Amino acid sequence: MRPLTLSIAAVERDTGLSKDTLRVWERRYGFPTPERDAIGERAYSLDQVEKLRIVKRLMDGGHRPGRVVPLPMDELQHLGQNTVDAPRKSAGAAVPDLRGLVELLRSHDVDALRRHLQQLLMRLGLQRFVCEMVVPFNTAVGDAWMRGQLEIHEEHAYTEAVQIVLRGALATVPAAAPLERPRVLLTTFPGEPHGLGLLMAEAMFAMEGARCLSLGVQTPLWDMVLAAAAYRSDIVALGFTGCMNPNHVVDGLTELRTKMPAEVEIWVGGSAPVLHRRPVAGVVALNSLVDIPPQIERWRHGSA
Amino acid sequence: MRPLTLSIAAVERDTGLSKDTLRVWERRYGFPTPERDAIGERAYSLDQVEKLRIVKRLMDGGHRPGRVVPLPMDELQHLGQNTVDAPRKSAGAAVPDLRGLVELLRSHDVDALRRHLQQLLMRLGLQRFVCEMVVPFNTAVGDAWMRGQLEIHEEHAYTEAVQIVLRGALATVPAAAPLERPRVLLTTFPGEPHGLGLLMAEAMFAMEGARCLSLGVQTPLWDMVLAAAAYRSDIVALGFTGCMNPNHVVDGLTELRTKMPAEVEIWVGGSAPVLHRRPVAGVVALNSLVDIPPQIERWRHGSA
DNA sequence: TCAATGAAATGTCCAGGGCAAAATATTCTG
DNA sequence: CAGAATATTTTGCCCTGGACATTTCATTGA
Repeated sequence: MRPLTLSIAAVERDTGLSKDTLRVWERRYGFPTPERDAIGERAYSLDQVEKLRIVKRLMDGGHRPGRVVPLPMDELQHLGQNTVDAPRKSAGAAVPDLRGLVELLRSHDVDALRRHLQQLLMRLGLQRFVCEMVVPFNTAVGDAWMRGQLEIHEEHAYTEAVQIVLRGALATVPAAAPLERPRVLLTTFPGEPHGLGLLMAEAMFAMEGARCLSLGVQTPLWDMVLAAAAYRSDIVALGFTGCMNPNHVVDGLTELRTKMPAEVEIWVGGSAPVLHRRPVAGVVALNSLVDIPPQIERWRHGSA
Repeated sequence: MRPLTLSIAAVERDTGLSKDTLRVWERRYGFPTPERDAIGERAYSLDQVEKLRIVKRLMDGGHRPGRVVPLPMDELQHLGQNTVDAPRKSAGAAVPDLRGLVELLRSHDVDALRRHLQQLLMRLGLQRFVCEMVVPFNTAVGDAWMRGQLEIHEEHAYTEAVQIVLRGALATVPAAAPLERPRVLLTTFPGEPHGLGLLMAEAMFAMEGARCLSLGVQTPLWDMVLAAAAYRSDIVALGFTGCMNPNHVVDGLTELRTKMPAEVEIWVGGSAPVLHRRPVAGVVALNSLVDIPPQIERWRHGSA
């Protein structure tokens, strides 16, 4: 019925760890330890793939493989909680009901989920909804998945619901006047498939009166340059999650900075730790979405 | 400034051809012919990457590498036109203004593009808009890109605009009653990142009164089974573009069919040629989106 | 004409060595 | 003892070249 093992290619797909990395981990750390199938090829057990996925997610959060790969599952799940420390509640910030959300997801009632999000949106307004609800929700859902409390499909359903609510909200924000500034181009690097953060950023930008143009995810570098010229963008805003190779991020940003005209600012944000560990000259790294309004303010001041 | 070459990893990312494939093509076909950088690693020129991208797109359309890799660029661009033959105009079908669309994209006027799509949607209704406009538009945009008439970022802007219009339309379709049947689960295989086709299918389903739940793209097989059970789905609808490895498609579908309860139908569609070349037992392959309404009809008949 | 058999085409896997860059540990200097 | 400079380890990726399963094409035979 359910196949007991996965091929190395399937594991690469499902975990984001390259075949080379999988083979070299096996050699160096003694994990994973795939069986071999009839023709001598690696066959990974579902358990090990599960652990690999968790390890990958921890690495995306900044852990190093040598430290986490040898650990047993329960310790890994423990690590996940420590990494994302509880959000320091700033005064006046709404307190998201994280446990309730996870429960809602587990009940598989998509309509209720969407209604709930919609309600929060209306109560808080778009910007606070994004910063005070969606952001902690995202990490809570990721954590719950890591602890085995949520299935992947429940995470997908969550992402889809948030996306629908955000897109609906964005559609109602009156379009900025054609000549409104700054003009912001939003996208991600090739290899970065997560578009939700982009949508959240777009919401923040749009509410500040910036004129947004999203290219969706995975735009080749050179096309960003062409697009910035074509749309006369003032700012190129890029989103990064941990799933991209840190070296590629830094190299790509450095390269993009040299290609892009100097008067176009490059803003980056997202959960990739490398953005703040190794800042790139001429690239503005935002710590969180709440930095967007003041940065817009700064831009408008500077370019006035 | 603009780097003259790309590493093999970058080429893999940008073309979708695996490192193994790139190396073996070099050995067997004498193309590509990357230079070597200071430390002896392959360094691909932008021209060759461009050709590789076109070759990949032709292969996605059913061509074989041995036949197309040795061809010069202009012949490849010629091939692209022949592949997608002019849509046979069925009686009463609206005639899409393909050339006008491409012009609109080249003008970089996103607002006009969106207005234009919105107008077509209103004139034709959602289903005809999807089948008679979006489908030919998609191929026209792909072809124009292959002929060098459109940049990638223009293609992205097009995709984003269509997505916004479709999502907006879907938001206005009254949700089917909770107990309405069939209940349809929409998603794609891991490795298939294109979600536009899914959205188009969702539009068709929703207009037939089916109850849709989209999980977005890239759901692991086993999670599809879990999700189908959790949401009590009657049909799992999957979208495939040519960018997936045909073997993985067939293997995955076979496996999914064995895992999924027999009473859940699996419907597949999309531009991947393999879907019709090697049909999988117990999987319904739709030739196009217009097949959805009659298939729904059939399902309702059969389950009544 | 159609089916069966042989040959070519094609993508992926494997092993294991090697290297550069990042991260970490250690030593040195003021 | 702080901080800078240097060594060491860690880590991911690339390379070569061989092998093989599977699909697709071509040829032969009924």
